[in-house]
Amino acid sequence: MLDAALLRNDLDTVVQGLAKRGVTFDQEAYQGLDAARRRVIQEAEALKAERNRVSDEVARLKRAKEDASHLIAAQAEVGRNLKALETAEKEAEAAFKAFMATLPNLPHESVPVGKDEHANVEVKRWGTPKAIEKPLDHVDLGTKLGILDLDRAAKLSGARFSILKGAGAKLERSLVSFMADLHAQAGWTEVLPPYLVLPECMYGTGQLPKFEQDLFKTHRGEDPLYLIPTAEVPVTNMYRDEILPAEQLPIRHFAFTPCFRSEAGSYGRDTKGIIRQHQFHKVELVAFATPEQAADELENLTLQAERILEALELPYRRMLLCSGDMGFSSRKTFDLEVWLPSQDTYREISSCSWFGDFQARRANIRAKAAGGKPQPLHTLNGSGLAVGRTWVAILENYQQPDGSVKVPKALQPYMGCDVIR
RNA sequence: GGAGAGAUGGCAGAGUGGUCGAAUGCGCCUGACUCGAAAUCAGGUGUGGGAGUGAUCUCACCGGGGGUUCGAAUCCCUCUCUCUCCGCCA
Repeated sequence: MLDAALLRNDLDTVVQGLAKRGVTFDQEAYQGLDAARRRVIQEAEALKAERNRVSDEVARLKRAKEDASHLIAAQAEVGRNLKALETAEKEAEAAFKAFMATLPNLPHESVPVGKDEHANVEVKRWGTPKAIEKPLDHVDLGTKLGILDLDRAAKLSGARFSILKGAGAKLERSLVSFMADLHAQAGWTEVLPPYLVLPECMYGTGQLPKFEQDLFKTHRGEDPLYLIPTAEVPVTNMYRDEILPAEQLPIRHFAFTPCFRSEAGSYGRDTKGIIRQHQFHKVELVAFATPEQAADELENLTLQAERILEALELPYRRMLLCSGDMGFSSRKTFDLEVWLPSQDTYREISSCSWFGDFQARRANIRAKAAGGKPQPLHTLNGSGLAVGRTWVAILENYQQPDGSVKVPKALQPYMGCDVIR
């Protein structure tokens, strides 16, 4: 949620910021909703003030044992009027809020302006892809090794699910443990949250109301419950409706969770293999910072994700996303892309974002310095890393001519072997 | 699944229809005392919205929603959550 005060005081900044995303701001609709809202609030308040005055007068008279029946009779009418006004007030507030909730975050000034991923900027490249002759992709490698079974997975759950077996299953678990250990050693605090959350949580981080079609939805009794698309949702919402002492910031959490995505609208993309699944594992980094700390914290968080790739000796590059390619809630995003020999290109394996106070405003997460006023804090998060895609990257980058796969040194203690064959 | 008890400010905890945004204690801030500190004393100390250049005025908030009433923290309905006991269960 954008700051309502910013819209009121500096609408140009908002209009220009949204334009960078290719979003046209409907000024007429905004001004109409805002004016209607304020008008009805003032009307209702004036009437309530009047009612309160008369009620106080009734109380005074009754205490003095005097007759107040004429006031009481006159007030009955006011009560009826007020009921209608309060309904109008709620509707006006809801309409205004609904409008605000559809506006994406404004890009940070350092974000390049562009329409789509072609305008993203490479800011860093690490490692050199090994020369592999006629590289196999992870599906061929995994299937031949007997550690990946997509056909039977389809039998269980349809497309975009997978079964890992033997060393494949162990590789997934090893990666999770390895990543978690590395983050814990760096001082991040592990969290193991629920995988089903209330709609409020999805609203807080920005998935709702706009992106319901991307979510898996279930229910408990009559009440809706959503499967998390990322640990960002439960971990960020841990502090919803709270005021944290500013001295505690930055707060750094990481969480290993499954992620569930309907992938609506991506039917043609990445249909082969396990790059794009309805269910996958992710170790997620989530940080809460003061506005002053936030820019450095984005760098810190991104570096933490990069450490995993470097420890696994996987070549990657860091991309600064342009305004048109960023997620709805993001103010600035770095994507980490890992080298995939079979595709002869880099593919996204992590996305590290700084949300400014956009999520904190929606989720009502604030920080208060001693003697200061509560202010929305800044939230950040990033994958550290997407486990399934790391699994893919290891198979493809560490493949050997005989179809076996070497185990990265850092992972050998977890795997208990140095090669998968 | 059954029975019962609860939810009040940063915390603890009063308040069962009007002078209650809410006693009291703790915590925190300011001042006095002191060379300084502790102790003591005095004062202050919630959040959000609306109007106004401003001092300020005003509205809402006692778990959520609805109702009764001139007036609700207080009465009624409903939901959620927490705790205790019984049953079931990974």
